[in-house]
Amino acid sequence: MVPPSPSTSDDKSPRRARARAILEAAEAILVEEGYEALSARAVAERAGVNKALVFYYWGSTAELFERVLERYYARHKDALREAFGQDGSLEERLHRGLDGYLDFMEANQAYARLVQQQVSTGGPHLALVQRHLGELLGATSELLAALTPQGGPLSAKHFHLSLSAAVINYFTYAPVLGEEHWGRDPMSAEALAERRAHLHWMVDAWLRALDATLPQGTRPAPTGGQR
Amino acid sequence: MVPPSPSTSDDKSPRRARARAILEAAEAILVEEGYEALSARAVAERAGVNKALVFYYWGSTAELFERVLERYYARHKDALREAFGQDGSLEERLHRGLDGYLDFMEANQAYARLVQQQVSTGGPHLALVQRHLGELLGATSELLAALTPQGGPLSAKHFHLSLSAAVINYFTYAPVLGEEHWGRDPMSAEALAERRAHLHWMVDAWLRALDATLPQGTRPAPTGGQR
DNA sequence: ACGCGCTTTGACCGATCGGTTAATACCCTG
DNA sequence: CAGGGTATTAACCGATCGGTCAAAGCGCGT
Repeated sequence: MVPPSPSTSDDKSPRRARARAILEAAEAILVEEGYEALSARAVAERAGVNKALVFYYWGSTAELFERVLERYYARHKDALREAFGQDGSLEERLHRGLDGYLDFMEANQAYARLVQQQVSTGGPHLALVQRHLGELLGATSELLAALTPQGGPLSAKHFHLSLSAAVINYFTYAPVLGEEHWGRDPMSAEALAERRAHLHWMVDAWLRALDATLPQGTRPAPTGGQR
Repeated sequence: MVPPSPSTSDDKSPRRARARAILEAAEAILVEEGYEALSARAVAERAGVNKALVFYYWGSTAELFERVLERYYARHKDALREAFGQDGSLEERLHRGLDGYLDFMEANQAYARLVQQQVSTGGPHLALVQRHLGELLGATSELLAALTPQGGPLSAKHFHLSLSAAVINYFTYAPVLGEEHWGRDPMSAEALAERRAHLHWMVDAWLRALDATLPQGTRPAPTGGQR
């Protein structure tokens, strides 16, 4: 027996190939059938491999799932970094960041479901999700610091939560509403473009309202409530 | 053996008492431990009752869950109806509706988790959730018809989705972020009040931006995109 | 006291789960 | 060819799940 060592990423090639095949099978199942369909047996069958190999290479199904989820988070952060990193005014970068976010979500529709599912079930992988959610919140809060007060109802974290909610929940709720309630297939290119326009409009509305609400150009730091 | 008939609500009292006790036990488990902890055995144990009685009175655990969920939906709709039904300008009623929504969510924090969990897992009760989500969407869309265009990115359904996302996801995501990432206990009275203020501010920002975007007082009906 | 119908019980079923293990196949090196 | 580490396999384990069932308890009218 050998130390499973699924973490080190540069092993001998045949070993890594098998391990990767199993990981890919797991991701495919998550994408197509969701979290509850992810069983060691299902993964093994999909990868064309004996069930025991799943444990041999990955130790447990939980580990396997977390690796898939971490790949998603890594890709997500890359996408945001790239979209945000361009030059331009903060407003422009904000809109570009939103576009990058949406591009990523459109391309990885399972991601929203998986995260939201862990969050809403208090699943066994909450700690991992919590860590990444915290990182994302911290990063955007830093970027918005120039626009919003540091505390109170107009602080960056509220906008982060509201915007990401409006993004994520489209991908989780709209498909459930479906064509009959939403009016058309929510995942069609036209519907996605319409949603994108809505979110950009919303961001603009926020920016304008922030300008109107906060007196001078830079942020004051009110702690008290609004309204 | 007798027809289980869990639906009829006015039976003999001893029978209903037992059935209710089981239902309450199920709800308690859902509130305290979540959906995956809802097993026939757990319910029976909690209700102090033989496991077979769960099936005798409710037919299946699925039925039991749906009854609990439907009670939540009924209460939710009552709360919204009452909050919206007051007189006043549409804007005032909108803010009151938001307050009613938030009051309800604060008082029933399990509700958001249960719904979101069904949505994000594609759970076995999606059909029920879909029906109620559709009803809620239809109702608010009707109310907003006077303020928003009938189609496109500023149509009522987009605002419904964005607002409910911003409300619901606070109750599902903020607790996961926790005190360490959110800055203080997100479910404390002060944090809840701050979130409430944020959402009211957001609605106001939307209303002002809608006024600025749409030329005359009443709605035009553009179909095309924005931005 | 009897019987009848509703209620309650514990034992049981088959399926599925994650995970283990001991035996075997494979392959490369000496 | 021999040996040793790696990879792979089938069989097995205990736990849990939803659900069923036949028997037993029980209350009540006759």
